Amino acid sequence: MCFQVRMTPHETSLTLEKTAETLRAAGLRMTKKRFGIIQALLEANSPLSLQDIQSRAEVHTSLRPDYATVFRTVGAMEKLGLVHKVSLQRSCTYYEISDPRKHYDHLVCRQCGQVVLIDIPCPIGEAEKTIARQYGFRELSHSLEFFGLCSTCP
Amino acid sequence: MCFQVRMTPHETSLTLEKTAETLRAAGLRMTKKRFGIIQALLEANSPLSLQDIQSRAEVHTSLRPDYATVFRTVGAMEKLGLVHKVSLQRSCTYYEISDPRKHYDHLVCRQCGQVVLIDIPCPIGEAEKTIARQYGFRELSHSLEFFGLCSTCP
DNA sequence: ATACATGCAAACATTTTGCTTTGGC
DNA sequence: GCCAAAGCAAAATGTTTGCATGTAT
Repeated sequence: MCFQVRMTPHETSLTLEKTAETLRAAGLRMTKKRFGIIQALLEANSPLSLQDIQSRAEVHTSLRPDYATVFRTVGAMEKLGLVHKVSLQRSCTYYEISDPRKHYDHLVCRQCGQVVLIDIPCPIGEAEKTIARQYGFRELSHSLEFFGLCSTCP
Repeated sequence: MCFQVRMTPHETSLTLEKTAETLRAAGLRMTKKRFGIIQALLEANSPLSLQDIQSRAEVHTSLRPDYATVFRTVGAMEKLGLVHKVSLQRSCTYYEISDPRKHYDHLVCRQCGQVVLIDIPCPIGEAEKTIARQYGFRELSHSLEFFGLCSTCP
């Protein structure tokens, strides 16, 4: 059972066209099902489980993609760097569109599950470079989640 | 299949006694199996899966706790704040002892799986307070993982 | 002696795969 | 028409639970 994620606004600057273009460039075909999946991801305000994506894709295209289709499509998109996993420390994995111009740090309420995207100047950017140098790692990325209790929860 | 985690040194300052004390104070009984589980966690240099804990507990006590026992014991310890989950973005959950005096940020090689514990002054501490104020959240904690390619991987 | 802890095995949830059919190009 | 994508259903994996038995207190 996947926890239902509540949302907080966040505008999207990646377009359906651009994303589709990347997929095509990689030799993947654009289908109605994939359009729905991509739209679901583009319009999400917080990370989505595969089930979430499946339901929302249906809203967009009136076609419900099979769960395996969502799984494979999202997997392919992940390989292309178009989406990334987000760990909300729950029983299933969540995904989010990767817009290279943005940061994806989250603030999660331990009580109600609300997820807030913290799209502020990243406090990590500098540390990341230092760490890369210090430990000899390359191509660093990070995943940062804050957990706490939101103002409306006890 | 749980990915095998390689390790990097990290001294432990929590003791078996102290941990056992906390468990007893919570009304839990100290058994040989639990000693092994706690020792496995205390001596780990990086996050352990439940299977890892099971195997290492056996090394310590010559008694192999059942997987369900490890599951329940670690779960109980988590509720008491003695351990916490670590998301290495793999198929299973990893756990780590929670020493309140330490930070638990990790650096993970995407290629070989090596996990390095970055036990340096936390780059987040300040941001955490700001975020708490700004979003009205309380009791914040965070989980920070860096992913990259280590010096020995292509 | 009494509860709590354990082991065993089954139930569950989620992820992943194989294979046939459908549909984009 | 060809080959990738989708659907269906089964397998695989990891997590969680129920219950009878063992054991710390």
